[in-house]
Amino acid sequence: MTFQLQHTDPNSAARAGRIETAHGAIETPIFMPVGTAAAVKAVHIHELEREVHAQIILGNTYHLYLRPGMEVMKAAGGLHKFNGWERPILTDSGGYQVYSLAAQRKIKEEGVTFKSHIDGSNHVFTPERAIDIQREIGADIIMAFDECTPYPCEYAYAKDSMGLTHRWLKRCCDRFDETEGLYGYEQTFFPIVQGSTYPDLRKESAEAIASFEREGNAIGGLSVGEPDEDMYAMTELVCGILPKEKPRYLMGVGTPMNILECIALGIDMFDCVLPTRNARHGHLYTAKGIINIRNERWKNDHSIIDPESTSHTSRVHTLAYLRHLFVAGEQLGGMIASLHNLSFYLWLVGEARKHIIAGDFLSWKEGMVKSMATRL
RNA sequence: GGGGGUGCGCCGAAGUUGGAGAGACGGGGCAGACUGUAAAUCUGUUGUGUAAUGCUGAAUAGGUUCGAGUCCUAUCACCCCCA
Repeated sequence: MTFQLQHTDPNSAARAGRIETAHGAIETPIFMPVGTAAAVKAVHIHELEREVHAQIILGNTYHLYLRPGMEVMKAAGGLHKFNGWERPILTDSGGYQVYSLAAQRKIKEEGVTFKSHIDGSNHVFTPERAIDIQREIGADIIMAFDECTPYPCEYAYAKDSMGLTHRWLKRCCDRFDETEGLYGYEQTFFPIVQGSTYPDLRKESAEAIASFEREGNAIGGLSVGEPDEDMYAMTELVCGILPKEKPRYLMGVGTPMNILECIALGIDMFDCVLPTRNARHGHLYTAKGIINIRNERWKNDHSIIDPESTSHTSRVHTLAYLRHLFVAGEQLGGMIASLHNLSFYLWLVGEARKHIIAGDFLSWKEGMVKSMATRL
């Protein structure tokens, strides 16, 4: 993997760059649709390519390991072959499930024992195992196995957890460096900064992560319920420490507003379930504001969903039709809305990139943030 | 034409052997939440008025009773059986 820093914004920490992977290029800043279980929910890969213009998508180690399992994954020849997505893929390590499935797991120094949410069986995830599984999945970018801490988080716990994540990181790196990809192409590995909302811990963690000198770096443990100001403060602090010449990935963020603010702080890569999950729940993001398509006010609004959308679907169908699909419980509603939201997210980061290159990013961002936050 | 049954909330439905219903539960409606996805899920609300106690309400009209959605009479509507 290579990263080329192409432009830096003179008025903020925003940058435009280009990542090259074995499965093609990614222009940053970028948003990566989440495809946890080998599918971006309700969106076909043809639509991801042709309408959303996604450049890279995610998969999830924990979920793919449990189902379909690595036997199937290896027999398929890796995730790219399995789901048909030929562009770059990034996998989360299962570190987020340490947080989201906290009720079903036990953490020890060696690793985490998960009680499967599918059948209750026990599975031990060590840092080494998380790397092995991601080798088997064949993701272009694989993530360190970490503990994503909750919010709020006691200082003592956050400090201990950060220490554990750092020790696990060493083990991840060692395993990664002593193994190779199974399918004949190069994979790369990103470590993850933790430290909850404590500046001193974030500083310590960012310095520790930077010292591993991997090809890119990630920030985890944010967007777990903390106020936006805390998220921004931690992101700014960490971006000031992580090397400029390597991509920075802010995990799990966020709303369109969060993304623009964090681009301004120096983040290059984002992923989040909001555009797809909220789409299935009738929540649409547009440049003019937020639409809850189930609301009665759209019942007889026969205007186009979003005439400016890069998605053909959003330029063809009307708000009244989309509302009808949701009210009627038709699955097509969630599909159209998912396509719309992802198209908007990719359009948004694409515009951000253009404005960074043009030199007017900050003023453009201010207008967009205000406009997008409006409830229509 | 004769006999029997049913009738309250937007809909379906529970329950009250005459003793305080704004009334379980389900659906529908309306609204909210969701941030490295156990989520096409979850939550709230759904007669009316208020700061609050309230007010109105069990097909319609009467009656019996201290007290009726519950008993009686008539009317209306719907369902079933017989002719």
